[in-house]
Amino acid sequence: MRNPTIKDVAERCGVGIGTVSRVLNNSPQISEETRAKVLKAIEELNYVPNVAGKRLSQNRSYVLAVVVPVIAHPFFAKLIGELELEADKHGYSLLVVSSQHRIEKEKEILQRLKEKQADGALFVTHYEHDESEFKNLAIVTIDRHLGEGIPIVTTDNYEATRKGVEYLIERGAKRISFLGTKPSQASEVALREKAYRDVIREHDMEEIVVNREIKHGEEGALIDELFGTDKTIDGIFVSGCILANVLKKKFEKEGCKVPEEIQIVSYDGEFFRTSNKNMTTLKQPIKLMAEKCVELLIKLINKEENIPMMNKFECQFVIGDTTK
Amino acid sequence: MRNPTIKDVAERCGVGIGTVSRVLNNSPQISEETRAKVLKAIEELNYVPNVAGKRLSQNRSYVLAVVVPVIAHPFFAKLIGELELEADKHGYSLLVVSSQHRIEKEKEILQRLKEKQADGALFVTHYEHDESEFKNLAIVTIDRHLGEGIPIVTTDNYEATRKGVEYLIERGAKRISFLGTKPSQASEVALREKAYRDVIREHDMEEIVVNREIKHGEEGALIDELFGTDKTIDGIFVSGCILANVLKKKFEKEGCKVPEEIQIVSYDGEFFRTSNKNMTTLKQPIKLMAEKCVELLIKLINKEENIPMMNKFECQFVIGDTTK
DNA sequence: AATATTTATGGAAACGTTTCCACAATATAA
DNA sequence: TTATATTGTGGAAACGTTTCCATAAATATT
Repeated sequence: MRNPTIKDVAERCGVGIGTVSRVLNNSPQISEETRAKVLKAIEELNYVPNVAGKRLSQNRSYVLAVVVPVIAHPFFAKLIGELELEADKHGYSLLVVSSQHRIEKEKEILQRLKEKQADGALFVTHYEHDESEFKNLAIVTIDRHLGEGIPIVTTDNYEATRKGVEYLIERGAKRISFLGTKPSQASEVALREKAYRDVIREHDMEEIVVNREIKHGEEGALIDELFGTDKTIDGIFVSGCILANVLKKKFEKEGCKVPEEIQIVSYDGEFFRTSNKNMTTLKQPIKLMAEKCVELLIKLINKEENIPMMNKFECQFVIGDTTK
Repeated sequence: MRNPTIKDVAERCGVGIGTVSRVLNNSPQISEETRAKVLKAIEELNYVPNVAGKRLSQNRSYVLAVVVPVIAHPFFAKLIGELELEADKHGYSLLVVSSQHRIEKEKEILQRLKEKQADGALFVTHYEHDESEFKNLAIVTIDRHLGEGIPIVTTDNYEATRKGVEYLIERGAKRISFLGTKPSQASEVALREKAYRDVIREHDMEEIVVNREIKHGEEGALIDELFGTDKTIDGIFVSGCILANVLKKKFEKEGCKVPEEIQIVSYDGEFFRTSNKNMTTLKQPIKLMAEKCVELLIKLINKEENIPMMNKFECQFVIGDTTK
């Protein structure tokens, strides 16, 4: 049995379909009398508007998409959670897509945008895309420069890292290394290594950097590489939460004393804090960032003017138990 | 400038719109010659089909929804990740919604289903709903009986818990308690307490149960309650990953020796395993469960017959470092 | 050669909205 | 009283697909 449509409602209460539509959309120019009549018919028929029709006629889906490499990851899961709340506040639903670190899947997602499956998308990506692929699409990114006219939401990577490395020095670390998974040149995250190098140089210390692209799950190899090089490190700045935790686990297992023998400061290290030791960390304000992403996307969708292209948030420096 | 439509493509290569549609949908009864001609025009015009039209005419959205209490939670995030992969395999997108433990939001989501925003939904809910609310909707649940005709995907809660408690006994625990956050009566999770009680009774031991409904974040209070009661407990069966980790953290902080003084077995305790001590755990096969959920949803959407209502998966018993 | 079947195609109708234009009824101004 | 706004309403057209029916052309069957 067919679901009732706007036409059924109109017939039922003897008004035109335009009138029903206006009632549904809270148009002001409707007499109270008519409104009541229409609402009654809607109630009686158990009418529910069908979004497919709405979307077609308005050329809007009221859906935002978010594209992340993987979903089951503490940072991304938190981000998705905040995005959903914020999107919902603005009347949008959230479509979640994982690229699985595969560029073809990222391209597929662009296709979906063109098909109008979503009105806009937050792209958290690592790959190079041709700028023309994004033409006329409402896209926002996190940490990455994707192209002209694509706003970026990020943190004060340079300043925050400086703060972290300086803190290690302040707490007495003498040989401090940088541990990361190399981001693309277009990523704001690349500033972390630069900040580290700058601080170390300013203090005439030795730069010890292990910053290499790896696959998910290969973090251990990176850490081995670091300690293969040098056994006398007494401070580590870690760039990224997964890496931070693999590192921490390794230390706990091998009995290396943190913070007595090695101190650690990490970007994004606030996750897994249900463990016994909290990481000293530069915490990204994920909620604020998510709010900004949604705000920017909606502005782009509405073709507003003067949308800010660089949206930088300050990290919170949280002192935990991995520094003296 | 308007996006090209199927009509533009048709005109461009001098065929009918039906023909273009058939090419797009890989209909077999199209001559190679025509197909080539149409594909060429699609290419030249940079034509991308618009899903809104498709959805309207087919009355299908090719979207599945998943409703969880919160997104940033290890179990749910993992579940969402697996669902997305599986949905994608079948040509569906995944809409993610969080109910925030609020029943009104769950109702809103039912509304969205009726609006055809999604073709079906996986409901991971705690609330009682009137069975009629689900009428004619393609809905699947995890762990919960929601009503007649709504398939449930779950694990062998009873058998798995028995195994866990029996293992504690086998490893020498004498005073074993059950710690959980009380599920609704309609939840399969309720069988865990039953299994615990059965095993304890069979061994003529004392039943020590703290199983109470709490808000997210109040896990500590529950644990205090347990130890307020009794200081001589030497084994705990924990039902749920968040609880397991709060407990573990507490023990680590307070210097209580695990497993020497207290042994722990947990349902869902495999998360946060990047910490130094792995939990002895009954691990739910989330990937298999997600696959089954998608399979069931698609069957429901296609109105297949003989859809299995109870879909029970076996947990994997993983021995970690929290038992002797 | 006549007829029946198969294959390929065109295009109208349908899907359920919104929106625009037209118009009637009423209120306001002259 | 007449002219002019204002308000509320009806309904056609448009949005971009799919699908069904009709039909033409090609092929097979008698």
